[in-house]
Amino acid sequence: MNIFEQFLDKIKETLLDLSKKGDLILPDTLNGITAEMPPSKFDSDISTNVAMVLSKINKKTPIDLANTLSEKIKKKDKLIEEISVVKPGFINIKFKKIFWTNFIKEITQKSKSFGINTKENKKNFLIEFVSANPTGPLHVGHCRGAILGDVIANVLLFNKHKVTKEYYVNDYGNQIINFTKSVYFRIREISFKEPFPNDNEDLYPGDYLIDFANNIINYNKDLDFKNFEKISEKLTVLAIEEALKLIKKNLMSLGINHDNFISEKKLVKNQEVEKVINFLQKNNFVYKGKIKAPAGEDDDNWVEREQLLFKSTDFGDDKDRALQKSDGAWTYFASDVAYHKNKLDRKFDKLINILGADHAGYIKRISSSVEALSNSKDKLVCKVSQLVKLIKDKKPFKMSKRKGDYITVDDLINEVGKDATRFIMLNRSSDVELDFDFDNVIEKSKDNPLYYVQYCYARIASVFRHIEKDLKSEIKIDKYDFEYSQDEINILKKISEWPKCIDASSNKLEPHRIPTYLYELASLFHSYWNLGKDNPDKRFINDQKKITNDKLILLKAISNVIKSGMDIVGVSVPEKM
RNA sequence: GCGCUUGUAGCUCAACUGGAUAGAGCGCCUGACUUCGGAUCAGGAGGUUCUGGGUUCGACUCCUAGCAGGCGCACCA
Repeated sequence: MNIFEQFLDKIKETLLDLSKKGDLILPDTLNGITAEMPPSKFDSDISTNVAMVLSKINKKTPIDLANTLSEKIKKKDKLIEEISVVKPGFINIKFKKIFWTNFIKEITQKSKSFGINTKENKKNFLIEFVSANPTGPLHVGHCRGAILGDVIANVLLFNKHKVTKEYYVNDYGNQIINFTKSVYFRIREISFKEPFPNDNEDLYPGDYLIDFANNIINYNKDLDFKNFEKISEKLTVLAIEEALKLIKKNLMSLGINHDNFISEKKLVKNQEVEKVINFLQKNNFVYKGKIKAPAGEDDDNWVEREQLLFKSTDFGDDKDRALQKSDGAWTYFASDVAYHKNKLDRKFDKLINILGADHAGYIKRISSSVEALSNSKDKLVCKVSQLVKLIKDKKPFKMSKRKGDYITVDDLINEVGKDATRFIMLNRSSDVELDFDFDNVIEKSKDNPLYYVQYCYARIASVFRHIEKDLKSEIKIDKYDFEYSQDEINILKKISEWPKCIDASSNKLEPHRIPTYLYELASLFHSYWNLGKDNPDKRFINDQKKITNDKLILLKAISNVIKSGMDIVGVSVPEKM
């Protein structure tokens, strides 16, 4: 039930009628024509720009055209109370009050599907997100992308698309070797009292490795930890298992669960890298060559070497990219290409990658490879989540992995909680750096938009408690024989924008619109609530502890939207706070 | 040096794929609790949307040239 879409369809019908009669010239596409909510200062409900879009081709001024069109539009729709033309050529429509009564009837009868776009074709998405290296716990830096990915998945699912959530496990390469060594030294530290080599820059110093080591020792009594060479392979597996266990625990505490974990090592073992490179070679996207040092960089340390390269420059990248290291091992990029081939083979309509800002430079090359493999430019969408600037004691807090001086997801959940973390991290567009003020978020105050929205729901729940009704169950009303006041219509107008919010969040992969929307809706509700202070007629419950149907159903509609929005964001809506 | 990205009120940010007189919160000023929950509300002050050009009926949004911040720039994933 998208009233803007419905209205737009009616307008387009009118336009087609007129053009058939020869009274109007239409361009090839009607895409530029929109129906929107007019700014609040206008006393009208819906507005369209048709006249301005069509004025030129019809050689009329927008105002003139708007005047003739508005007459035709009004004739077609009995629910229009008033139609007006406003400079520079907008047509503004005000509906009769009965329109809004019909509207709320419709959305409460189909409350489960309200907001869903029923017109578009449903797709099958694969979304890859987090994919942090399996070498330690998740920290704040991973958090934003994790939540972004999860909520994008939720929005798409809400909109009835198919979604597979995937985590790519980078369990291959040098860092895994170093990681395994680090665990090994911790084991020696525990079992043989040998000090951990703190001066070795390649090793991972974090304390959590002690836990890993202890677990591995306890569960593998049969292993001989004296000789690294002998057990290194087994130890690698065990160490990665430990890390993944921890990561999954962190994700769970954020309310995130992936459908698949795909192992890089397995892809390499199954020769998928060779296969994809053969494929690229056949199609002339691979050659042996040298990469030049970037301009402006010190090329003193630059060693030119001949390597297997992927021609990403064919697709607009600034240099070709190495597939093979000098020791013959595949680069990270090579196995990632194989991974993306693997994704493509699974026949998704669309691939989404969520990346951190520090990996943004990587997008060009991976999208180049997907283009080469699929012959399609828009198969893959990469979404970057910008940095989170932590602020503690009013000062920026710098994390340092080496010093072990960083905030983990565990810290965050313990201090801030899942709900606030999710809501705040999502509240801003992912393109913008986010200030995460620790002290502010912890404080349960009005500064925190999460509580503002939750409070709205709790207030409605409180009304339902007073009248001894269950907020969660459906409400049946026999007769919709009432009309809403302007205050109430304003809320209904906001509710009518919910499908638009879902559409935009889902199409543009910008879920931050949802918290913003929920805040606005909550704000209208709180205003409405406070009207009851001065005017007892505006209270929901009268002296006899009764509520009228119009108010009952309005509260239900508001709470429904708040609830589905908060479900998508992945935070709770308590009935008492 | 190159690429990506951001620049909107004192601060943190919105602005519905180009719409109308650019909106919120915080902070500042003034007010509202014998009351369905004050974690709330009403009102006030606060703007050359970084700058210069361009596209058009119309630009915070698109193009272009700059300026400023962030991120990245070979066998580390």
